[in-house]
Amino acid sequence: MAKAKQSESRTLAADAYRLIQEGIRSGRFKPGDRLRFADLQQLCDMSVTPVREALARLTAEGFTTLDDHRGYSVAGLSLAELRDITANRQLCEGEALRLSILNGDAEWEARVVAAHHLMSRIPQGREDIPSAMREDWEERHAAFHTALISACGSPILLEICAKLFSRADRYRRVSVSIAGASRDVAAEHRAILERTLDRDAAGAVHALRGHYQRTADALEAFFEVT
Amino acid sequence: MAKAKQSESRTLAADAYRLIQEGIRSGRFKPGDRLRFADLQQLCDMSVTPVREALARLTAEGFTTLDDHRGYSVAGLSLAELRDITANRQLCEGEALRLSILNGDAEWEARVVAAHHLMSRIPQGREDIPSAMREDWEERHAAFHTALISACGSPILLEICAKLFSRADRYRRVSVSIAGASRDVAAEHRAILERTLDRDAAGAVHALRGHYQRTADALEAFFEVT
DNA sequence: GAGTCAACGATTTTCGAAAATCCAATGCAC
DNA sequence: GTGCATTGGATTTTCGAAAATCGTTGACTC
Repeated sequence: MAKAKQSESRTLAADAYRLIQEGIRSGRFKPGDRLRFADLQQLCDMSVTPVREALARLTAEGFTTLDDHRGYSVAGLSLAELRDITANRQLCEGEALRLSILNGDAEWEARVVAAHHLMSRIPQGREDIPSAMREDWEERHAAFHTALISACGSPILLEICAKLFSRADRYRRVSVSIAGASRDVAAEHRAILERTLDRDAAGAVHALRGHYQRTADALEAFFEVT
Repeated sequence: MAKAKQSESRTLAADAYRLIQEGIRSGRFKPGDRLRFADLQQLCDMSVTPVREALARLTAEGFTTLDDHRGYSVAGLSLAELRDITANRQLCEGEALRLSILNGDAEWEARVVAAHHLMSRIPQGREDIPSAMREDWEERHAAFHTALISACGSPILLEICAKLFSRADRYRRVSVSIAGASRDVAAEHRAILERTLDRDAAGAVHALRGHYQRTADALEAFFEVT
Protein backbone atom coordinates (compact mmCIF):
# COMPACT_ATOMS: atom_id res chain seq x y z
CA MET A 1 0.00 0.00 0.00
CA ALA A 2 1.63 3.12 -1.22
CA LYS A 3 0.98 5.87 1.29
CA ALA A 4 1.50 9.12 -0.56
CA LYS A 5 1.04 11.91 1.93
CA GLN A 6 -0.95 14.28 -0.27
CA SER A 7 1.48 17.03 0.52
CA GLU A 8 0.21 20.22 -1.00
CA SER A 9 -3.04 19.62 -2.73
CA ARG A 10 -6.46 18.31 -2.00
CA THR A 11 -6.36 15.21 -4.18
CA LEU A 12 -3.65 12.85 -5.29
CA ALA A 13 -4.73 13.39 -8.87
CA ALA A 14 -3.83 17.06 -8.55
CA ASP A 15 -0.41 16.13 -7.19
CA ALA A 16 0.12 13.75 -10.07
CA TYR A 17 -0.88 16.47 -12.49
CA ARG A 18 1.72 18.83 -11.08
CA LEU A 19 4.45 16.21 -10.92
CA ILE A 20 3.99 14.96 -14.44
CA GLN A 21 3.61 18.43 -15.90
CA GLU A 22 6.79 19.45 -14.13
CA GLY A 23 8.52 16.40 -15.54
CA ILE A 24 7.48 17.36 -19.03
CA ARG A 25 8.28 21.04 -18.76
CA SER A 26 11.65 20.41 -17.15
CA GLY A 27 12.66 18.06 -19.92
CA ARG A 28 12.83 14.98 -17.73
CA PHE A 29 10.31 13.46 -20.12
CA LYS A 30 11.21 14.35 -23.67
CA PRO A 31 8.88 15.03 -26.59
CA GLY A 32 7.64 11.77 -28.06
CA ASP A 33 8.52 9.76 -24.97
CA ARG A 34 6.03 7.16 -24.02
CA LEU A 35 4.61 7.61 -20.51
CA ARG A 36 4.12 4.19 -18.97
CA PHE A 37 1.79 3.88 -16.06
CA ALA A 38 4.22 1.72 -14.17
CA ASP A 39 6.89 4.43 -14.27
CA LEU A 40 4.52 7.24 -13.39
CA GLN A 41 3.05 5.29 -10.50
CA GLN A 42 6.52 4.83 -9.12
CA LEU A 43 7.40 8.49 -9.67
CA CYS A 44 4.24 9.77 -8.01
CA ASP A 45 4.04 7.01 -5.41
CA MET A 46 0.38 6.28 -5.98
CA SER A 47 -1.95 3.92 -7.78
CA VAL A 48 -3.02 4.04 -11.40
CA THR A 49 -6.30 5.91 -10.95
CA PRO A 50 -5.02 9.39 -10.04
CA VAL A 51 -2.24 9.10 -12.61
CA ARG A 52 -4.82 8.37 -15.25
CA GLU A 53 -6.85 11.39 -14.25
CA ALA A 54 -3.78 13.61 -14.39
CA LEU A 55 -2.95 12.40 -17.88
CA ALA A 56 -6.49 13.08 -19.02
CA ARG A 57 -6.12 16.69 -17.93
CA LEU A 58 -2.67 17.06 -19.44
CA THR A 59 -3.97 15.71 -22.73
CA ALA A 60 -6.82 18.20 -22.78
CA GLU A 61 -4.22 20.94 -22.40
CA GLY A 62 -1.94 19.69 -25.14
CA PHE A 63 0.97 18.42 -23.07
CA THR A 64 0.39 14.77 -23.88
CA THR A 65 -1.38 12.71 -26.50
CA LEU A 66 -3.43 9.56 -26.20
CA ASP A 67 -3.58 6.59 -28.53
CA ASP A 68 -6.37 4.22 -27.61
CA HIS A 69 -4.98 1.10 -26.00
CA ARG A 70 -1.45 2.34 -26.62
CA GLY A 71 -1.33 4.81 -23.78
CA TYR A 72 -0.07 8.32 -23.38
CA SER A 73 3.02 10.02 -24.80
CA VAL A 74 4.60 13.43 -24.40
CA ALA A 75 3.37 15.69 -27.18
CA GLY A 76 6.01 16.46 -29.76
CA LEU A 77 7.47 19.89 -30.43
CA SER A 78 7.57 21.27 -33.92
CA LEU A 79 8.32 24.49 -35.71
CA ALA A 80 4.82 24.46 -37.14
CA GLU A 81 3.24 24.25 -33.72
CA LEU A 82 5.49 26.98 -32.33
CA ARG A 83 4.37 29.29 -35.12
CA ASP A 84 0.75 28.29 -34.57
CA ILE A 85 0.92 28.96 -30.85
CA THR A 86 2.57 32.31 -31.44
CA ALA A 87 -0.01 33.43 -33.97
CA ASN A 88 -2.86 32.54 -31.66
CA ARG A 89 -1.25 34.19 -28.68
CA GLN A 90 -0.89 37.34 -30.73
CA LEU A 91 -4.54 37.17 -31.63
CA CYS A 92 -5.96 36.27 -28.22
CA GLU A 93 -3.65 38.08 -25.85
CA GLY A 94 -3.66 41.08 -28.16
CA GLU A 95 -7.42 41.29 -27.93
CA ALA A 96 -7.36 40.63 -24.19
CA LEU A 97 -4.88 43.46 -23.68
CA ARG A 98 -6.97 45.79 -25.81
CA LEU A 99 -10.05 45.00 -23.72
CA SER A 100 -8.10 45.43 -20.50
CA ILE A 101 -6.93 48.86 -21.53
CA LEU A 102 -10.52 49.68 -22.42
CA ASN A 103 -12.03 48.38 -19.18
CA GLY A 104 -9.26 48.41 -16.60
CA ASP A 105 -9.43 50.64 -13.55
CA ALA A 106 -6.71 52.07 -11.32
CA GLU A 107 -6.44 48.87 -9.30
CA TRP A 108 -5.66 46.98 -12.48
CA GLU A 109 -2.98 49.52 -13.32
CA ALA A 110 -1.53 49.01 -9.87
CA ARG A 111 -1.43 45.23 -10.35
CA VAL A 112 0.37 45.66 -13.66
CA VAL A 113 2.94 48.08 -12.26
CA ALA A 114 3.55 45.86 -9.25
CA ALA A 115 3.99 42.72 -11.35
CA HIS A 116 6.39 44.50 -13.67
CA HIS A 117 8.42 45.75 -10.77
CA LEU A 118 8.78 42.30 -9.25
CA MET A 119 9.94 40.92 -12.58
CA SER A 120 12.43 43.70 -13.19
CA ARG A 121 14.21 42.96 -9.92
CA ILE A 122 15.59 39.71 -11.31
CA PRO A 123 18.08 39.84 -14.15
CA GLN A 124 17.05 37.39 -16.80
CA GLY A 125 19.73 37.66 -19.45
CA ARG A 126 22.63 36.64 -17.27
CA GLU A 127 24.05 33.15 -17.71
CA ASP A 128 25.50 32.66 -14.28
CA ILE A 129 22.43 33.03 -12.12
CA PRO A 130 21.25 29.91 -10.39
CA SER A 131 18.40 28.05 -12.01
CA ALA A 132 16.25 28.56 -8.93
CA MET A 133 16.35 32.28 -9.65
CA ARG A 134 15.57 31.67 -13.28
CA GLU A 135 12.59 29.64 -12.17
CA ASP A 136 11.57 32.60 -10.08
CA TRP A 137 11.86 34.95 -13.03
CA GLU A 138 9.72 32.67 -15.18
CA GLU A 139 7.06 32.80 -12.53
CA ARG A 140 7.09 36.59 -12.31
CA HIS A 141 7.21 36.88 -16.06
CA ALA A 142 4.06 34.81 -16.27
CA ALA A 143 2.48 36.93 -13.54
CA PHE A 144 3.23 40.11 -15.49
CA HIS A 145 1.60 38.85 -18.65
CA THR A 146 -1.36 37.61 -16.67
CA ALA A 147 -1.75 40.96 -14.93
CA LEU A 148 -1.70 42.81 -18.24
CA ILE A 149 -4.81 41.04 -19.49
CA SER A 150 -6.52 40.51 -16.16
CA ALA A 151 -9.04 43.32 -16.67
CA CYS A 152 -10.34 42.13 -20.03
CA GLY A 153 -13.59 40.97 -18.48
CA SER A 154 -13.73 37.68 -20.34
CA PRO A 155 -13.08 34.53 -18.28
CA ILE A 156 -13.08 32.40 -21.40
CA LEU A 157 -10.48 34.55 -23.13
CA LEU A 158 -8.32 34.45 -20.02
CA GLU A 159 -8.56 30.68 -19.95
CA ILE A 160 -7.55 30.42 -23.59
CA CYS A 161 -4.59 32.73 -22.99
CA ALA A 162 -3.47 30.75 -19.95
CA LYS A 163 -3.50 27.52 -21.91
CA LEU A 164 -1.56 29.02 -24.78
CA PHE A 165 0.95 30.47 -22.35
CA SER A 166 1.70 27.16 -20.70
CA ARG A 167 1.94 25.47 -24.05
CA ALA A 168 4.43 28.06 -25.23
CA ASP A 169 6.35 27.56 -22.02
CA ARG A 170 7.66 24.20 -23.18
CA TYR A 171 9.29 25.81 -26.19
CA ARG A 172 10.79 28.56 -24.10
CA ARG A 173 12.45 26.09 -21.78
CA VAL A 174 14.02 24.07 -24.53
CA SER A 175 16.21 27.00 -25.38
CA VAL A 176 16.92 28.88 -22.17
CA SER A 177 20.55 29.23 -23.10
CA ILE A 178 20.05 31.46 -26.09
CA ALA A 179 16.96 33.28 -24.94
CA GLY A 180 18.30 36.63 -23.82
CA ALA A 181 21.32 36.74 -26.05
CA SER A 182 20.85 39.50 -28.56
CA ARG A 183 17.57 40.96 -27.34
CA ASP A 184 16.72 43.47 -24.69
CA VAL A 185 13.69 41.69 -23.32
CA ALA A 186 13.41 44.09 -20.40
CA ALA A 187 13.09 47.03 -22.80
CA GLU A 188 10.33 45.23 -24.66
CA HIS A 189 8.46 44.70 -21.43
CA ARG A 190 8.94 48.32 -20.47
CA ALA A 191 7.55 49.43 -23.81
CA ILE A 192 4.44 47.32 -23.30
CA LEU A 193 4.03 48.67 -19.78
CA GLU A 194 4.36 52.31 -20.80
CA ARG A 195 1.90 52.15 -23.66
CA THR A 196 -0.51 50.26 -21.46
CA LEU A 197 -0.41 52.89 -18.74
CA ASP A 198 -0.83 55.56 -21.41
CA ARG A 199 -4.01 53.74 -22.41
CA ASP A 200 -2.62 53.54 -25.92
CA ALA A 201 -4.39 50.35 -26.90
CA ALA A 202 -3.14 50.11 -30.46
CA GLY A 203 0.44 50.83 -29.42
CA ALA A 204 0.40 48.41 -26.53
CA VAL A 205 -1.08 45.61 -28.59
CA HIS A 206 1.48 46.26 -31.31
CA ALA A 207 4.30 46.10 -28.78
CA LEU A 208 2.93 42.88 -27.29
CA ARG A 209 2.60 41.21 -30.66
CA GLY A 210 6.10 42.24 -31.59
CA HIS A 211 7.36 40.86 -28.30
CA TYR A 212 5.87 37.47 -29.04
CA GLN A 213 7.06 37.53 -32.60
CA ARG A 214 10.66 38.18 -31.55
CA THR A 215 10.46 35.47 -28.90
CA ALA A 216 9.23 33.02 -31.51
CA ASP A 217 11.89 34.08 -33.99
CA ALA A 218 14.63 33.51 -31.44
CA LEU A 219 13.30 30.06 -30.62
CA GLU A 220 12.93 29.29 -34.28
CA ALA A 221 16.58 30.04 -34.91
CA PHE A 222 17.43 27.63 -32.14
CA PHE A 223 15.18 24.96 -33.59
CA GLU A 224 16.70 25.18 -37.04
CA VAL A 225 20.09 24.28 -35.70
CA THR A 226 18.85 21.39 -33.61
CA MET B 1 -19.84 -7.89 -13.46
CA ALA B 2 -21.28 -5.33 -15.77
CA LYS B 3 -20.66 -6.39 -19.32
CA ALA B 4 -20.98 -3.25 -21.39
CA LYS B 5 -20.47 -4.24 -24.98
CA GLN B 6 -18.36 -1.26 -26.10
CA SER B 7 -20.71 -0.64 -28.95
CA GLU B 8 -19.19 1.97 -31.21
CA SER B 9 -15.95 3.17 -29.75
CA ARG B 10 -12.63 1.79 -28.77
CA THR B 11 -12.83 2.39 -25.03
CA LEU B 12 -15.63 2.46 -22.51
CA ALA B 13 -14.44 5.87 -21.38
CA ALA B 14 -15.20 7.23 -24.85
CA ASP B 15 -18.68 5.75 -24.69
CA ALA B 16 -19.25 7.31 -21.30
CA TYR B 17 -18.07 10.65 -22.66
CA ARG B 18 -20.61 10.52 -25.44
CA LEU B 19 -23.44 9.34 -23.24
CA ILE B 20 -22.95 11.94 -20.56
CA GLN B 21 -22.40 14.76 -23.01
CA GLU B 22 -25.57 13.75 -24.78
CA GLY B 23 -27.39 13.73 -21.46
CA ILE B 24 -26.23 17.25 -20.75
CA ARG B 25 -26.87 18.68 -24.20
CA SER B 26 -30.29 17.10 -24.44
CA GLY B 27 -31.34 18.58 -21.14
CA ARG B 28 -31.71 15.27 -19.33
CA PHE B 29 -29.17 16.63 -16.85
CA LYS B 30 -29.96 20.24 -16.10
CA PRO B 31 -27.51 23.06 -15.36
CA GLY B 32 -26.38 22.89 -11.77
CA ASP B 33 -27.41 19.26 -11.33
CA ARG B 34 -25.03 17.17 -9.36
CA LEU B 35 -23.68 14.17 -11.29
CA ARG B 36 -23.37 11.25 -8.89
CA PHE B 37 -21.13 8.41 -9.85
CA ALA B 38 -23.69 5.86 -8.79
CA ASP B 39 -26.24 7.26 -11.23
CA LEU B 40 -23.80 7.60 -14.09
CA GLN B 41 -22.46 4.09 -13.58
CA GLN B 42 -25.99 2.79 -13.87
CA LEU B 43 -26.70 4.93 -16.94
CA CYS B 44 -23.53 3.88 -18.73
CA ASP B 45 -23.53 0.32 -17.41
CA MET B 46 -19.87 0.36 -16.42
CA SER B 47 -17.60 0.82 -13.46
CA VAL B 48 -16.45 4.08 -11.94
CA THR B 49 -13.11 4.39 -13.73
CA PRO B 50 -14.28 5.15 -17.27
CA VAL B 51 -17.00 7.43 -15.95
CA ARG B 52 -14.37 9.38 -14.06
CA GLU B 53 -12.26 9.73 -17.18
CA ALA B 54 -15.23 10.96 -19.17
CA LEU B 55 -16.03 13.59 -16.57
CA ALA B 56 -12.44 14.78 -16.58
CA ARG B 57 -12.68 15.41 -20.31
CA LEU B 58 -16.08 17.06 -20.06
CA THR B 59 -14.76 19.35 -17.35
CA ALA B 60 -11.80 20.39 -19.49
CA GLU B 61 -14.30 21.38 -22.18
CA GLY B 62 -16.56 23.37 -19.91
CA PHE B 63 -19.57 21.07 -19.77
CA THR B 64 -19.11 20.17 -16.13
CA THR B 65 -17.37 21.53 -13.08
CA LEU B 66 -15.45 19.80 -10.32
CA ASP B 67 -15.35 20.57 -6.62
CA ASP B 68 -12.69 18.57 -4.83
CA HIS B 69 -14.23 15.81 -2.80
CA ARG B 70 -17.69 17.04 -3.71
CA GLY B 71 -17.78 15.61 -7.18
CA TYR B 72 -18.92 16.86 -10.54
CA SER B 73 -21.90 19.01 -11.51
CA VAL B 74 -23.36 20.20 -14.77
CA ALA B 75 -21.97 23.64 -15.55
CA GLY B 76 -24.53 26.40 -15.13
CA LEU B 77 -25.82 28.60 -17.92
CA SER B 78 -25.76 32.35 -17.57
CA LEU B 79 -26.30 35.43 -19.64
CA ALA B 80 -22.77 36.54 -18.87
CA GLU B 81 -21.30 33.31 -20.20
CA LEU B 82 -23.45 33.42 -23.31
CA ARG B 83 -22.15 36.90 -24.07
CA ASP B 84 -18.60 35.79 -23.33
CA ILE B 85 -18.84 32.78 -25.63
CA THR B 86 -20.32 34.92 -28.37
CA ALA B 87 -17.61 37.55 -28.14
CA ASN B 88 -14.87 34.95 -28.33
CA ARG B 89 -16.50 33.13 -31.20
CA GLN B 90 -16.65 36.41 -33.08
CA LEU B 91 -12.97 36.95 -32.40
CA CYS B 92 -11.69 33.45 -33.11
CA GLU B 93 -13.99 32.28 -35.88
CA GLY B 94 -13.76 35.68 -37.48
CA GLU B 95 -10.00 35.40 -37.68
CA ALA B 96 -10.22 31.78 -38.80
CA LEU B 97 -12.57 32.73 -41.61
CA ARG B 98 -10.30 35.58 -42.65
CA LEU B 99 -7.34 33.21 -42.82
CA SER B 100 -9.35 30.64 -44.72
CA ILE B 101 -10.32 33.17 -47.34
CA LEU B 102 -6.67 34.15 -47.56
CA ASN B 103 -5.33 30.61 -47.84
CA GLY B 104 -8.17 28.45 -49.12
CA ASP B 105 -7.98 26.74 -52.49
CA ALA B 106 -10.68 25.56 -54.86
CA GLU B 107 -11.17 22.33 -52.94
CA TRP B 108 -11.94 24.33 -49.84
CA GLU B 109 -14.48 26.37 -51.78
CA ALA B 110 -16.05 23.13 -52.94
CA ARG B 111 -16.32 21.86 -49.37
CA VAL B 112 -18.00 25.08 -48.29
CA VAL B 113 -20.49 25.05 -51.15
CA ALA B 114 -21.30 21.39 -50.56
CA ALA B 115 -21.82 21.86 -46.84
CA HIS B 116 -24.06 24.84 -47.41
CA HIS B 117 -26.13 22.94 -49.93
CA LEU B 118 -26.69 20.04 -47.55
CA MET B 119 -27.82 22.41 -44.85
CA SER B 120 -30.15 24.34 -47.10
CA ARG B 121 -32.06 21.19 -47.99
CA ILE B 122 -33.57 21.01 -44.53
CA PRO B 123 -35.94 23.73 -43.41
CA GLN B 124 -34.94 24.93 -40.00
CA GLY B 125 -37.52 27.55 -39.15
CA ARG B 126 -40.54 25.29 -39.31
CA GLU B 127 -42.08 24.15 -36.06
CA ASP B 128 -43.68 20.96 -37.25
CA ILE B 129 -40.65 19.05 -38.43
CA PRO B 130 -39.68 16.03 -36.39
CA SER B 131 -36.89 16.49 -33.91
CA ALA B 132 -34.82 13.88 -35.68
CA MET B 133 -34.71 16.20 -38.67
CA ARG B 134 -33.84 19.14 -36.46
CA GLU B 135 -30.99 17.07 -35.08
CA ASP B 136 -29.92 16.50 -38.63
CA TRP B 137 -30.00 20.20 -39.38
CA GLU B 138 -27.89 20.98 -36.29
CA GLU B 139 -25.31 18.54 -37.57
CA ARG B 140 -25.18 20.07 -41.02
CA HIS B 141 -25.16 23.55 -39.57
CA ALA B 142 -22.09 22.64 -37.55
CA ALA B 143 -20.52 21.10 -40.64
CA PHE B 144 -21.07 24.32 -42.60
CA HIS B 145 -19.40 26.47 -40.01
CA THR B 146 -16.55 23.99 -39.72
CA ALA B 147 -16.06 23.96 -43.47
CA LEU B 148 -15.92 27.76 -43.62
CA ILE B 149 -12.87 27.92 -41.38
CA SER B 150 -11.30 24.61 -42.38
CA ALA B 151 -8.63 26.22 -44.57
CA CYS B 152 -7.30 28.62 -41.95
CA GLY B 153 -4.14 26.56 -41.53
CA SER B 154 -4.10 26.72 -37.74
CA PRO B 155 -4.96 23.48 -35.91
CA ILE B 156 -4.99 25.29 -32.60
CA LEU B 157 -7.42 27.92 -33.78
CA LEU B 158 -9.66 25.21 -35.18
CA GLU B 159 -9.61 23.44 -31.86
CA ILE B 160 -10.53 26.61 -29.99
CA CYS B 161 -13.38 27.25 -32.39
CA ALA B 162 -14.68 23.71 -32.05
CA LYS B 163 -14.75 23.98 -28.29
CA LEU B 164 -16.53 27.30 -28.35
CA PHE B 165 -19.03 25.91 -30.83
CA SER B 166 -19.98 22.97 -28.65
CA ARG B 167 -20.22 25.19 -25.63
CA ALA B 168 -22.55 27.53 -27.46
CA ASP B 169 -24.57 24.53 -28.53
CA ARG B 170 -25.99 24.10 -25.05
CA TYR B 171 -27.48 27.57 -25.16
CA ARG B 172 -28.92 27.02 -28.59
CA ARG B 173 -30.75 23.92 -27.48
CA VAL B 174 -32.35 25.56 -24.50
CA SER B 175 -34.37 27.71 -26.82
CA VAL B 176 -35.08 25.72 -29.94
CA SER B 177 -38.65 26.92 -29.98
CA ILE B 178 -37.92 30.56 -30.61
CA ALA B 179 -34.81 30.18 -32.66
CA GLY B 180 -36.00 30.82 -36.18
CA ALA B 181 -38.93 33.02 -35.34
CA SER B 182 -38.27 36.50 -36.61
CA ARG B 183 -34.98 35.94 -38.39
CA ASP B 184 -34.08 34.70 -41.78
CA VAL B 185 -31.19 32.52 -40.76
CA ALA B 186 -30.89 31.00 -44.21
CA ALA B 187 -30.35 34.45 -45.71
CA GLU B 188 -27.62 35.15 -43.18
CA HIS B 189 -25.88 31.93 -44.14
CA ARG B 190 -26.21 32.77 -47.80
CA ALA B 191 -24.66 36.17 -47.23
CA ILE B 192 -21.68 34.60 -45.49
CA LEU B 193 -21.32 32.06 -48.29
CA GLU B 194 -21.44 34.64 -51.06
CA ARG B 195 -18.91 37.00 -49.54
CA THR B 196 -16.65 34.06 -48.80
CA LEU B 197 -16.73 32.83 -52.39
CA ASP B 198 -16.10 36.40 -53.54
CA ARG B 199 -12.98 36.31 -51.38
CA ASP B 200 -14.27 39.41 -49.63
CA ALA B 201 -12.62 38.74 -46.28
CA ALA B 202 -13.78 41.86 -44.50
CA GLY B 203 -17.34 41.45 -45.70
CA ALA B 204 -17.51 37.76 -44.88
CA VAL B 205 -16.11 38.26 -41.39
CA HIS B 206 -18.55 41.10 -40.80
CA ALA B 207 -21.44 38.91 -41.89
CA LEU B 208 -20.28 36.06 -39.68
CA ARG B 209 -19.93 38.28 -36.64
CA GLY B 210 -23.35 39.74 -37.24
CA HIS B 211 -24.76 36.24 -37.56
CA TYR B 212 -23.42 35.27 -34.15
CA GLN B 213 -24.52 38.55 -32.63
CA ARG B 214 -28.09 38.07 -33.78
CA THR B 215 -28.10 34.47 -32.58
CA ALA B 216 -26.93 35.60 -29.17
CA ASP B 217 -29.47 38.41 -29.05
CA ALA B 218 -32.31 36.02 -29.82
CA LEU B 219 -31.18 33.64 -27.08
CA GLU B 220 -30.75 36.54 -24.71
CA ALA B 221 -34.32 37.61 -25.18
CA PHE B 222 -35.38 34.09 -24.35
CA PHE B 223 -33.22 34.06 -21.25
CA GLU B 224 -34.58 37.31 -19.91
CA VAL B 225 -38.09 35.86 -19.83
CA THR B 226 -37.01 32.62 -18.19
C1' DG C 1 -31.80 29.24 22.83
C1' DA C 2 -27.26 29.57 20.52
C1' DG C 3 -23.04 27.48 19.70
C1' DT C 4 -19.57 23.67 19.59
C1' DC C 5 -18.26 19.13 18.65
C1' DA C 6 -18.45 14.18 17.77
C1' DA C 7 -20.40 10.44 15.14
C1' DC C 8 -22.97 8.96 11.14
C1' DG C 9 -24.35 8.37 6.30
C1' DA C 10 -23.60 9.56 1.68
C1' DT C 11 -20.27 10.24 -1.78
C1' DT C 12 -15.96 10.77 -3.74
C1' DT C 13 -11.34 9.20 -4.24
C1' DT C 14 -7.95 5.67 -4.33
C1' DC C 15 -6.32 1.07 -4.45
C1' DG C 16 -4.60 -3.50 -6.23
C1' DA C 17 -5.82 -7.04 -9.13
C1' DA C 18 -8.35 -8.95 -13.19
C1' DA C 19 -9.59 -8.53 -18.03
C1' DA C 20 -8.77 -6.76 -22.53
C1' DT C 21 -5.80 -5.22 -26.00
C1' DC C 22 -1.75 -4.46 -28.66
C1' DC C 23 2.91 -5.46 -30.53
C1' DA C 24 6.58 -8.42 -31.58
C1' DA C 25 8.38 -12.79 -32.20
C1' DT C 26 7.78 -17.41 -33.57
C1' DG C 27 6.31 -21.15 -36.34
C1' DC C 28 4.28 -22.89 -40.44
C1' DA C 29 2.78 -23.36 -45.15
C1' DC C 30 3.78 -22.27 -49.84
C1' DG D 1 12.58 -16.58 -48.69
C1' DT D 2 7.96 -14.54 -48.12
C1' DG D 3 3.41 -14.16 -46.30
C1' DC D 4 0.10 -15.35 -42.79
C1' DA D 5 -1.78 -17.08 -38.59
C1' DT D 6 -0.64 -17.87 -33.57
C1' DT D 7 1.31 -17.38 -29.28
C1' DG D 8 3.52 -14.78 -25.40
C1' DG D 9 4.72 -10.77 -22.89
C1' DA D 10 4.08 -6.12 -21.92
C1' DT D 11 0.81 -2.50 -21.21
C1' DT D 12 -3.43 -0.35 -21.00
C1' DT D 13 -8.11 -0.40 -19.50
C1' DT D 14 -11.63 -1.74 -16.39
C1' DC D 15 -13.44 -3.61 -12.26
C1' DG D 16 -15.29 -3.94 -7.42
C1' DA D 17 -14.13 -2.96 -2.92
C1' DA D 18 -11.57 -0.27 0.65
C1' DA D 19 -10.17 4.24 2.42
C1' DA D 20 -10.79 9.10 2.80
C1' DT D 21 -13.58 13.07 2.90
C1' DC D 22 -17.55 16.07 3.35
C1' DG D 23 -22.02 17.75 5.11
C1' DT D 24 -25.38 16.92 8.48
C1' DT D 25 -27.63 15.37 12.38
C1' DG D 26 -28.02 15.16 17.13
C1' DA D 27 -26.28 15.50 21.72
C1' DC D 28 -24.17 18.33 24.95
C1' DT D 29 -22.53 22.61 27.16
C1' DC D 30 -22.94 27.46 28.37
